Amino acid sequence: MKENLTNIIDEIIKGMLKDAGVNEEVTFSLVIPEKEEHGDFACNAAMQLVKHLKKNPKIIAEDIINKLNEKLKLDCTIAGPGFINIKIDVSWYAETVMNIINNEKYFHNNIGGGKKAMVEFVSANPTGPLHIGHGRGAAYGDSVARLLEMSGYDVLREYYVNDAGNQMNNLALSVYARAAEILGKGSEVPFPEAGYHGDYIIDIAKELLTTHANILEIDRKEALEICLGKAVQTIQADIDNDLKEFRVTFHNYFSEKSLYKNKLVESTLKELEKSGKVFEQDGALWLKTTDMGDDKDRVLRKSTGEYTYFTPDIAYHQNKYDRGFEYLIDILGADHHGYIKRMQCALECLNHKTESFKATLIQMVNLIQNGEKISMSTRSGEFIPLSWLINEVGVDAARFFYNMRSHDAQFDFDIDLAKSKSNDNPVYYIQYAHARVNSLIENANEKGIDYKQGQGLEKAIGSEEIKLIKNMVKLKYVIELSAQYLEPHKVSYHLQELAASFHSYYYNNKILNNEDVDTTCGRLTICEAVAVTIKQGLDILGVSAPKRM
RNA sequence: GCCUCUGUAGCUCAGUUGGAUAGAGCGACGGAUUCCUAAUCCGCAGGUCACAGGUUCAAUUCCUGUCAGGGGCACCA
Repeated sequence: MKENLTNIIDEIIKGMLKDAGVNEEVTFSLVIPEKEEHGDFACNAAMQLVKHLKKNPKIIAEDIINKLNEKLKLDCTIAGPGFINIKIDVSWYAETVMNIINNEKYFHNNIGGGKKAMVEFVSANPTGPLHIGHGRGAAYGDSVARLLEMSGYDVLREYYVNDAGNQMNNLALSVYARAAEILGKGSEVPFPEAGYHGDYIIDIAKELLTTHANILEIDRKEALEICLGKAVQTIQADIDNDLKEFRVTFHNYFSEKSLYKNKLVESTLKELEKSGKVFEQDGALWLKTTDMGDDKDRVLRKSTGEYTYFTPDIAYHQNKYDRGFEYLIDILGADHHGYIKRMQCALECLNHKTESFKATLIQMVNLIQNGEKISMSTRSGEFIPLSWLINEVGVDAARFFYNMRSHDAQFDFDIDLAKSKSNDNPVYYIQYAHARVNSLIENANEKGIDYKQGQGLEKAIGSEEIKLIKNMVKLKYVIELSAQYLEPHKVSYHLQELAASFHSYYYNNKILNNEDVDTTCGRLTICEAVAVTIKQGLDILGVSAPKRM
């Protein structure tokens, strides 16, 4: 319906511009207004035309309405500075309700047009368990992927495993040193300065000693290799476990090592050189990113001959393009801030369109308990693990809370609120609305009401029902916007609104009524549509929709 | 110093990417349960949209500057 109207108005406008001899594109919006008295749809086209037609917007609006009425019988009024408010017939609402229930893809859209998109997220180094910062990235990334899937993108979720480089040496050394400590020879093997201090390293060392008690006696290089293997295997398994519990899945894990194995770093470097932006200075190899707006040039290969982390990362992104992806999304921690610009520069050098690469920064998470911040720091080993949070508040609350706020704002996660099983907690508020519908239907059966879906629907639709249905329809557009701007928190906000209007409707209207089966069926059908809508929305957020609470 | 995010009700935050009288939750205050789940609902109070300019039919939204807070800055990853 909205698409239909948009197209028709678009044609009318084009005609008007043509008549006036103006050769320009004019965009306008057609929205479902917040306020009931503003009609079912509102259009700002008249105001957009003011500049080009040089007429009073109200006169233009009248003109548009006349032309609109030639094609469709609609109830249009002019309001405010020149808005056109349009009222729709009840039958459209009835159709919509049935559509929501029966058409699984009602809330889908096709802004992706089948494009191959990759969402790369979490990508935590296998040097320690996931912490609450990763949790936010995981919840966000997973929901973004789901949004894109609903929006006609062909989505692949990928986890980039940094299993090469210096941090791996540190990890191996950390385990080695802890093993030595356990064996009482800690003084012979000092703990590395940049080592990992968390207790999990000690656990890994203990576990290692059960199979390799002689670790200190074998060749050091070989021993470190064993330590590393054990550590990565254990930690990655832990990470996978946490993610699984958090309902986050990946299609692919991409190993940094494989880049070297397949000589992708070298070949990418060669490609980069073709751009003419690569130069040598002080024995190191640089990329002239300042030519493209970066504030300093970046090193590709250190004077020691080693690559910086930057170069394999470029190769990795090149590889994404090579695999046929047309839309790359990186979800990164806020500390990667400087990284985005230089990656954009590098990809520009490789002749990729800037709009094909989007990097989103996830801002920090503070945990609040008893009104106070719990601090976290990876370096000191005092981070708060994601698994702890999940245990504490549950997956539903954790995932919902993470996506309750915009990703680019720092977020205070109130543990007490997330845990509370009360009306303060927005997760339960929404889930409760879903459960209520289910109990209504069960009660109808018990009361012996012969519920036929769709029966009496038009009869049941009054102004309160219309408000509810509008809120359902709106989710479709919220999803489209959320996908476009990668902002799943819009969905969580809208679900709260929808739940609120349902609770209010429920309280103010007796839905089950043996005396009037028609209206009862109609209302139940609408309620069912509400449940479907809420479930679709919760799915995006990775939150369950219980039938009973 | 440079980059970046943020500044909206007492608190935590939305605000459909420039639209109509700026919204919600919590908190405060006052109400609703012989009736489908009170994990609910209804009412009321609460605002210089940090500040100053600019762009235009229209600015909380875009631009410039100022102030305040968070995060970042490497031949680290």
